[in-house]
Amino acid sequence: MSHTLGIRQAQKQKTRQAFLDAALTLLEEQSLSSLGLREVTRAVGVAPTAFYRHFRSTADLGVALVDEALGSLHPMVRTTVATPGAERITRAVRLIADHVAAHPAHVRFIARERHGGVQPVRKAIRDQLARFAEEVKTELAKDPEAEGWNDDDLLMLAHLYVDQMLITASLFLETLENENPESPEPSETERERVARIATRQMRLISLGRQHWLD
Amino acid sequence: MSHTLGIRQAQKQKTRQAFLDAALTLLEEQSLSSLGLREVTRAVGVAPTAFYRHFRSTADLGVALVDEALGSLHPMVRTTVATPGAERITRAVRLIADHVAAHPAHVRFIARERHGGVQPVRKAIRDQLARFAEEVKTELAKDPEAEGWNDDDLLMLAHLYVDQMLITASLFLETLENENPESPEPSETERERVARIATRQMRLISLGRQHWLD
DNA sequence: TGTACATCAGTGAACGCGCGTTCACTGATGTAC
DNA sequence: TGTACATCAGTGAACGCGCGTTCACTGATGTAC
Repeated sequence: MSHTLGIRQAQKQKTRQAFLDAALTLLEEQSLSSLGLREVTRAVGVAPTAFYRHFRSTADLGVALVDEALGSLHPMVRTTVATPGAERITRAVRLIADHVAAHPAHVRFIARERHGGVQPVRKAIRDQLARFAEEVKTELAKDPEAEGWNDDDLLMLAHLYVDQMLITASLFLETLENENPESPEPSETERERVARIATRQMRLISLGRQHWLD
Repeated sequence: MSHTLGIRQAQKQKTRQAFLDAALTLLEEQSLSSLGLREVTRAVGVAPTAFYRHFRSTADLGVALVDEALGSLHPMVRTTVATPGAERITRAVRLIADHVAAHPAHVRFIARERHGGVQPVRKAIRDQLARFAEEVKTELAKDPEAEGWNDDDLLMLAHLYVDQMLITASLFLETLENENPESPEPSETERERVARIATRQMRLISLGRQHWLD
């Protein structure tokens, strides 16, 4: 049987989630290092002191946001990279486009804080990205093209793909920012342009991979 | 004959530069969106109101820092990319390593604010990077390997190289951050490791380029 | 060269405001019997 | 099931502090004659 939380625990989790959601919204237009504790509690609608029941500091909240933004993405990336043949790139670009469309604030947060002013958050993001690279490496090692590759070179390639995915995600994000609510069509083609460029960049990297051992 | 500034203009420029230097130092440990005007004037040693004689806001100061950090780098990048043959990659990696070692705070600032919380600064960085990509494209178009490439594909490749340079720069920056003042040797090899990985990633991209038209 | 006036980089006092953190509290939920 | 006590998420007042911006100012530098 599944363990049901008590009323108190359930309510606490709900409030905690409200903190994360409110912070994410506020972070669309500023960095974590300028996010105020009172600002967040005001957005949630609780007293400033309630914050301390959930987080030690805004940096702590930031680390929680990193886990929320990237934690559930591992299986999807794994499955996508496991796709064989030419379709892998198409699927990867689509995965990124869909994810950015569905969770723009999460993506923006990661892009912004990856090199941001809050050390524990940078470390949390770096660790997550290293995990992605390891997972991509594991999947890449499975294809026939990986024959003859050593571990170092595979990890280098995996990092190249992960960085490329992040760059692509942040380009898709920019197409959302330039979006005109009056006429959504032009930015739809903007999005297609980014998808085309990202696809070609990944293809070029794949080509390099195929000739690496020549 | 060179135009000599009046005493007043010369002193004003000196103070302005002191603002830029002080801000850059303060920005090693925070983002621009949390940088305070009073914080900067305190570091410079002038009254808070003096700030307004030079900048409208900290965002305005940030835009000035972007120009300082990237403005003078164009000729160096151009020359490096113009290097023919296999030495191009070696020189590019060395240029990046040297530049990061000489101007770590500038590099950190650009990496941090590229996706940071201050819109005009993001735009200034985006514009500068687009200029770099155009210049790289122009140089790439000159080599024999560019035969048969259309403009779109060349620009895509140029962006790939520019993004790769930034990633490499930010990896070199991390090696500086992990540096132990007691024993400088281990991080020297850290730096060599980054140089090796960056070189191989660029080689892989170059390989992809060579087989793009196959 | 000297004088009288204009410019303007930097000053210093004052303002209202929101910040993070402390503390003792309340009252609903949880638990032991 | 009912009772008595413990827990603890959220409250609200209070604190000292630094913030950005305004304003009239000063005095060295610049300029016109």
